Amino acid sequence: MQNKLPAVFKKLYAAFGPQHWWPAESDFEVMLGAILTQNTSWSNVEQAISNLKKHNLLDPHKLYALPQQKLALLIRSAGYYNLKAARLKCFLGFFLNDCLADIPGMRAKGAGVLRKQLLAVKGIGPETADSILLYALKKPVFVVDAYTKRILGRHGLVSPQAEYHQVQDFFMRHLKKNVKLFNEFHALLVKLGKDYCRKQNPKCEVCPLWSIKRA
DNA sequence: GACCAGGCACATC
DNA sequence: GATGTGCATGGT
Repeated sequence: MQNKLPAVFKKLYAAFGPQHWWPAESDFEVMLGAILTQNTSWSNVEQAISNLKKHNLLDPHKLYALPQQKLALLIRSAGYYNLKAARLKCFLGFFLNDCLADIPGMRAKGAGVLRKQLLAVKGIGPETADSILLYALKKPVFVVDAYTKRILGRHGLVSPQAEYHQVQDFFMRHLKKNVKLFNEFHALLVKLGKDYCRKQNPKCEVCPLWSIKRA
């Protein structure tokens, strides 16, 4: 199949402009947000993060020292709060003990090695790992989420049943490996998904990609 | 009140 | 390997 991805990116960027992702004040905050946003709308995550900030707890050592039940209540607004408190604790253990909270040091490792290590942390799956790799550690890894799959499936670019790594491969094969491009492209896909490609009630007839589907 | 959101782990077949 | 289920709040 002909490579339509550059045209897709162009249309999305023309329609929506830069998305300024990931919305966070630090790379550590990106990592927390990546876990908190699992199957959850970002507005709920924002409340949880601002709650942590309000209590001056946006710090790996302080969070790791905090009893899990207290952490759970602080991130309540993000949903699945007991589960996510446990997942954050697992990640913090990895971040502090295995990585020594050294983000430049993590960045010096290869993306493949890091991805494997992240996936070994309980509660971190492919999307969360890749979000951390791309948005916090600036590695050229494409993030695939529910919107990305749905949009590409509906537009016939991948099979609707395609698995995570197949969709990811599709992007990585057809695009230059570029952090800025991967960052903006994924953010634009989420923007498109929110505005035009909801599960039910999609607005296909006014979707900026409609002409590409028909082409 | 129903539906959905920037997933993941685990059980069962 | 595929499919189903629990986890939970807040916005529309």
